[in-house]
Amino acid sequence: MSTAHRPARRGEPTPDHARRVAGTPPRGTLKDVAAAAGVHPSTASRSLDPTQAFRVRAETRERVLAAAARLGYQPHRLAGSLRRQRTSTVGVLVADYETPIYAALLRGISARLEREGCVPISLETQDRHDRLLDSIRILVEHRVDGVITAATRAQDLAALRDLVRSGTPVVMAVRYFRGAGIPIVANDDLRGGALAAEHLVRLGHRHLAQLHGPNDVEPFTERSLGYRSVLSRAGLLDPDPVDYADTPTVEEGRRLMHLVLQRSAQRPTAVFAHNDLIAIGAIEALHEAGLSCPEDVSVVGYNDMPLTEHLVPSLTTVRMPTVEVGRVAAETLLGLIRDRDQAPVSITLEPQLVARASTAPPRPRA
Amino acid sequence: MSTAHRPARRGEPTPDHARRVAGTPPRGTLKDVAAAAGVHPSTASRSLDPTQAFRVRAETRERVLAAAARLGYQPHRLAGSLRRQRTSTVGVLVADYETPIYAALLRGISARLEREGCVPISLETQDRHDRLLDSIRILVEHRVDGVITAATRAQDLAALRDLVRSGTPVVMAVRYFRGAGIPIVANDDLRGGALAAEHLVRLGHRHLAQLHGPNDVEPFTERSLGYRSVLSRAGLLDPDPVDYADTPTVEEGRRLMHLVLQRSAQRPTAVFAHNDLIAIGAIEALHEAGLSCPEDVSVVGYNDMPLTEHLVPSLTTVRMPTVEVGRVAAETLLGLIRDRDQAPVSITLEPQLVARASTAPPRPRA
DNA sequence: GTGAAAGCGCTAACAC
DNA sequence: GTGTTAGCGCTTTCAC
Repeated sequence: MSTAHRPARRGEPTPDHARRVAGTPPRGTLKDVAAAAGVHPSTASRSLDPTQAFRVRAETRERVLAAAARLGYQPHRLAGSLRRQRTSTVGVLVADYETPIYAALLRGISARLEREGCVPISLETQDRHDRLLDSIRILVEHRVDGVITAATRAQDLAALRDLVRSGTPVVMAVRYFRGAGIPIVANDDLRGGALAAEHLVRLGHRHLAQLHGPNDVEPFTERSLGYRSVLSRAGLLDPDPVDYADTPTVEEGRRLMHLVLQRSAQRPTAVFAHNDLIAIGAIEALHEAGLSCPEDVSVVGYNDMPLTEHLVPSLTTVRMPTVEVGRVAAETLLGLIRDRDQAPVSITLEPQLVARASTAPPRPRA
Repeated sequence: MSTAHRPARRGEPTPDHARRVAGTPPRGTLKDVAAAAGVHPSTASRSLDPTQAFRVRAETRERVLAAAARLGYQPHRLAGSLRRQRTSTVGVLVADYETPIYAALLRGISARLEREGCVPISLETQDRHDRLLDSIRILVEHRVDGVITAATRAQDLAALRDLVRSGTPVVMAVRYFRGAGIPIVANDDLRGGALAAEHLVRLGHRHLAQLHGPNDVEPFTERSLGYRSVLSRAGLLDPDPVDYADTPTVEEGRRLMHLVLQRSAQRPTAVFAHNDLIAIGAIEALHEAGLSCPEDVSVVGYNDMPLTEHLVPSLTTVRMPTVEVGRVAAETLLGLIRDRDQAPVSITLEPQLVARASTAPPRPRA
């Protein structure tokens, strides 16, 4: 492992005349291409930039393109970015890489950015304020053209507003806070909550309960509102949540379900869990209490995360179009990058109820 | 949404004397800091660089730091990177953001890089060769300091070798090909396959079958080898796989399990599925055939993906330390970036058997 | 249609 | 210990 094929390392002051090893990808500069084509670097630059190519004679351009291909030229984006004051990178803040909805979100974002020649730089905040602040600093140092945040918590809002004020466009995706003057792209949680409630009411349930996600996250609040509006229209009793989940996890779902079973004057025949993990915990709690789902209690989740259809019973849930949310968030951000003086919009996408085996009509009264 | 608070936009030729709005984060340059501290830019630079700070008098440095803090100075990494010929970015290639192991991998990678002030730029190849080539091009244009690939397929090897030859360190994580001269960090699939087999043999199973993942992916081949070595040591018959999964998915798992049930002279009492999704498909196929798991057939999966413990029956599986794989892959890459002339290593981490409810002793012979 | 020249913001020789 | 100078690789006026 020493010499022979070792190519010029990047980072060493590679002289332009350094011999290029056969098969070695590039690292020539624009100057090299220009020289090889017998033109000035600026002409080479114009030839390679589709938006400027029209300024150069077709024949000249051909020569440049040929030279570039021959040398295996690959532009140095950093240099271009520095000069252009625009990096074609976008920061993406997620709370947790392992949460499936963030994966889908990222896919949607990347898909849209790609068409623009942009790449996402994504950072995980682990839902910690200090990490979010660090992440923003890193993104600013990299001079990303904009930021999509799916990790926003109430205490983070000030920092995000500062970021906006400093001239960086920001979009909140999935997780949002209204009234912060920051554009929002999310699924319609009001509608999602309503869908869950309608489904249960239509099945004939009259005694329902909610397993409520963290109370300081607006999407959960909205799911609750949507759900409650349907119940009140149906003239049904709507007990206050016994408690709120600290975090939307299986453990918390189990805890909340046990609470509901203990505290309810009349046991509900159906529950709306604010996400799938809470729903899974709820079903486990039912089993622990000697009850079964859906026979004794129907359960609706939210998100339609992977494997929910393979659970027993397979989970009825509300599916949010997360990939699409990502795509639209990217689109919105790109618009904002082009024109910063747009009024902040709030875009919601339609969720969809996926009926599976965890919901059924209530058992006829004994 | 028009004037008032609108700050100097980045991208406009912001003159240094532009008025800074109160509360507005930074965008001053090093020159501004230097001027504010009454020193030369290079002194400011040294003061802010921990590795150079010792060259500057403590008092001067204080002044610079104070000025930087006052102005809310944030370095422009691109400029530094350009000059330094080193970007402190690392490319990460994954096949699919939605596969949980990639999420865990990314977390491990980020965690390690972070300590070095590096950020990952991750791209999704969707397991397509053309997308992998594009992704490599993008990473090269961004002059990442190195690349970690978890998306390698046989046909991609040439491109990766070119990348290495051009001077960019590359590490293969999770998915690997031996003998390509590229360092590998992965879990020990040989051992993982053996763990699965040992578990089943120890439970008393004598008739086993494999549900084999795609045959052109070495990790699956190795799982198979590890499994077979245990069987042969135990003196057990080891029928060839009925077929290989095209892709490691639930559907393919179902197909393979049905094939096994049809083709086997004697029905196996246990199967080793090369990943969890295949295992889930297998269990569903068993149900469809009127059999049950683990009573009629025990099933072992691989990966311990999220929710597998909440399936019914909860899945016995082999857990790979994916976060750790990511961390070590990053570590290895950083080493290679520091010193490119290291011999390619292959590091394997210990997997672990997680025994749950999908495996049990075979039913006594009728 | 092409070339000349300047400079994005930073760092690293080199001088003193 | 600090300043001077040059330049990373590119784009973009501005001339002609």
